[in-house]
Amino acid sequence: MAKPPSHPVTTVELAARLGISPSTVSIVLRGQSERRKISARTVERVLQAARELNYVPNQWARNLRRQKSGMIGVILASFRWDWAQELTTGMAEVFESTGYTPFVAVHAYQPERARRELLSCLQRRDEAIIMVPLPGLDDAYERARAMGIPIVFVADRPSTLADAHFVAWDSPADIKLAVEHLVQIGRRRIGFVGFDYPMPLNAARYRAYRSVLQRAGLPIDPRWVARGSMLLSPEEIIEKSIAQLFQPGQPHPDAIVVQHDGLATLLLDAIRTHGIRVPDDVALIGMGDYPITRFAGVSLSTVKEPIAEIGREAAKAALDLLSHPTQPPIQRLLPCGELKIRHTTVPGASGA
Amino acid sequence: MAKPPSHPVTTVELAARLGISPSTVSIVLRGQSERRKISARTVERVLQAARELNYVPNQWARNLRRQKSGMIGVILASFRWDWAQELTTGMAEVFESTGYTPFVAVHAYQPERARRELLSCLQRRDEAIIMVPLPGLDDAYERARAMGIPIVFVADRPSTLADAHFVAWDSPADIKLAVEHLVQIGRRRIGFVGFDYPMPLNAARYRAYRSVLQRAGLPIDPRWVARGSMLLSPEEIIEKSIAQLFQPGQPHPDAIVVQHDGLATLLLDAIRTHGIRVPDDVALIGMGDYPITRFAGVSLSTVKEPIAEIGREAAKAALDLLSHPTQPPIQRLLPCGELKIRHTTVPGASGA
DNA sequence: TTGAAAGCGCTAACAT
DNA sequence: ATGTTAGCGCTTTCAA
Repeated sequence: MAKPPSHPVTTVELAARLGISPSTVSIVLRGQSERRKISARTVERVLQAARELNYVPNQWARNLRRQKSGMIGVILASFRWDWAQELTTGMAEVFESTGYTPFVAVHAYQPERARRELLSCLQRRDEAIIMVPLPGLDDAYERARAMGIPIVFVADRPSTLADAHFVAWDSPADIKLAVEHLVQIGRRRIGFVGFDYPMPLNAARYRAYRSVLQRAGLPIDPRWVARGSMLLSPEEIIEKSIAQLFQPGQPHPDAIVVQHDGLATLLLDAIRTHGIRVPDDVALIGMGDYPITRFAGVSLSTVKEPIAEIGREAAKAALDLLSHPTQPPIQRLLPCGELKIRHTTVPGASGA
Repeated sequence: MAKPPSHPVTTVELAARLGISPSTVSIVLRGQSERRKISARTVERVLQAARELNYVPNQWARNLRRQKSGMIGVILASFRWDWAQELTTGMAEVFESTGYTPFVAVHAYQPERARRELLSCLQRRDEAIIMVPLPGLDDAYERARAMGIPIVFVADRPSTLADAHFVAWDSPADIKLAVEHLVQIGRRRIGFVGFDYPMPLNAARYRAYRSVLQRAGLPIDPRWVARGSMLLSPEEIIEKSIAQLFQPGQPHPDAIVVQHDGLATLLLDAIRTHGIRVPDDVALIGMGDYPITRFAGVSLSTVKEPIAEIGREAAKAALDLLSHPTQPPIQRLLPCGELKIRHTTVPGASGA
C-alpha cells in the first residue's frame, strides 16, 4: 500500500524530475505533442513519469489560467419523483461530447438556499447556469447577468425578467387536455390543486383550467381550488387541500386536476385513506407522467411532460448561449399533447 | 439593464479604484477587518465598492492559493426512487454549518462514467469523496488514495479494499427479517431477485437469505433465484427475472424477496400485468421502504433502510477524515430492524 | 492601520 | 524540438 504523499504531484515537479521544462510537460499531457512536434522519446518519458507519480492535473490552476471552467451549474428544486433523473439524463446526452460538465445542486424550494447555490455557481465561474426558478431571487439573477453568465430557466421563468432565457413544457396547453378530459367523462365540479406562486406558466395553467370550465359552462368554485405556497412541503399542501376540498357537509369536487404527479400521487393516497373512492367519488388527473403514475396500483391519469427533452433543449440552449453570447432571448415552450387516461379517471382504461 | 462587462471584477481592480492595496481589500472582503484593525472608513468604502461593482470572489484563485477547495465530491448511482433525495438531505444537514459544499454526480452503474466522475473529483481537488461503489474501479480508488483524498463508500464497499471507509445499512441483518416474515406467513418456495456483483454486503445479503431458508428447512431452488448484472437496467433485470421465475409448466415461487424497493415495485407491476395475483399467488417483499412503497395502490411490504442517516453518517465520516486523516478505517454498519408489513405479503396489513 | 511581494499550478506567447 | 517568461486572482507573511 503506497503511503499518501504530502501533496499531489505538479507539472513543475514532473519537469524537474525529467530535467525538462514545465511547458513541454504541459504540452505532452494535454495531447498537443503532435502539433508541437515533441520527440517521441520525450513524450514517452513524460507519460511514463506521469503514470508512475500518479499525476492528476489541477483543475483550479488550469481554469484560472485559461479563464474558463467548462462547468455548467444546474440548480433543481429537488431529487424527488425522478424528475431530476430524467432531466439530467437528457442534459447528459447533450453535454457528453462537449467537454462541459454539469454541476447539480438543489434548492429545495428555499429562496435562501437557492441564492446560496446560485452564488456558488458565480464564484466557481460556471460558464452557464440552468435552473428551476424561484420567486424573489431577482438580485441573484441580476448578479449573474452582470457577470455575463447566462441563465437558462427550466420548468417556468421569473415573471420579472421579460427577456429571460427559458425552456419549458407548454403545460398550459396540456392542462386544457386534462380538464377537457374530465369534462368529457361527465364531471361537473372540477377542482384544482397546486402551488401558488407568481410565475407566468403557473398563472397560465390556472387560467387555462378556468377557461375550460367557463367554456363548458361549469362552475368555478373557490372552495374547490387549493393552491398552496411553494414554501410548504408537498405533504403539507396535500393535507391543507384535503381539509379544504372535502369539508364535511359541503359538496366536494367530483374531479380534481393536480399541478404535478408528485402532488397527485400524494393526494390520491390521502383521498383513499379518507375512504373516498377514486374515481367513483372523485376523479383525479395529474401532470407530468412521472414513472410512478404508470404502476398498476397507482394508475394515475395524467398528461405527459417531455422532461428529458427539456433537459436536452436546456443544455443545447446553454451551449448556444456560450457560443453566441449576444442573441435574442431563447424562449422555448415545448408542446407535448399526450393525454394518458388511466384508472383514476376511467376505471377500465388501458393506461398506455 | 446593465450591460455585461467583458469580465468579472477582481480584487486588484477594486483596490486600484479605491487607491488602496489588494491585501487590504482581501482582508475586508473576508470579514477579517476586526482582527486586522482596518479602519471603519476603509471597510465601508471597500464594501460599498464591492457592492457597486458586483464583485464576486473567484473560487479557483482562492482555492489555488489556499490549497483547499471546501468541496466534497458525491457520486451516486442515479437519482431514481428518491434514494438520492433522502441521502443528500441527510448529508446537507451535516454539511450546512461547516462551509463544505457537496458536489453531486451520478455514475448510472457505468464503470466508465464512474471512473470519469471520480477523476473529475480528483482534478477538482475535492477534499473528500462520498460514493456508491462500483466493481472494477480499483485503479481509480488507488489514485485517490495516492493523492491523500479519502473516499467514504456508501451502500456497499469494494470487496478488494479491506480497509476502505464505508457507511452502510446492515441490510444482511434486515433481509433476515424479510425472509423470516415470508416463512412465518407460510410461504415455502421463497425466491430472490436482485443484482449480482462482487461486493461484501451484496454477497452477505444473499447468504442471509439462504441461511434463513436452510434453517427453516425450506428448499433453495436456483430457478427461483434471479440475480442480474448491475450493467443491466432495472427494467431489463425485471424482465429477465419474470421470464426465469415464472416459466410455464414449472412451479413458481410463492414468495420473492427483492434487493431494493425500486426493483420490487417494477416487479410487482410486471407480475400483476402477467395476471399473477399478489400476494395470493406470490408474496412480495422489498428492501428500503422507499416513499413509493407506502402508497395505498402499491403497499409493498419491505424493511426500512435508514437512508438519511447513511447520508448524515457518511458526511460526518468525511469531515472526520478531514480533521484526522490518519486513523483506523471508519466502517459503520447501521442497524435498523424495521419490518414494514403491507399488502404484498399480508392483505389486510395496516402498513405503518 | 496598511502595503509590498511572493507564490499556488498551470498555460500560452514568444524565444531559441 | 524545447525553454523562458509572464500572469490568471487571490491570500498571506512580513515590513512599514
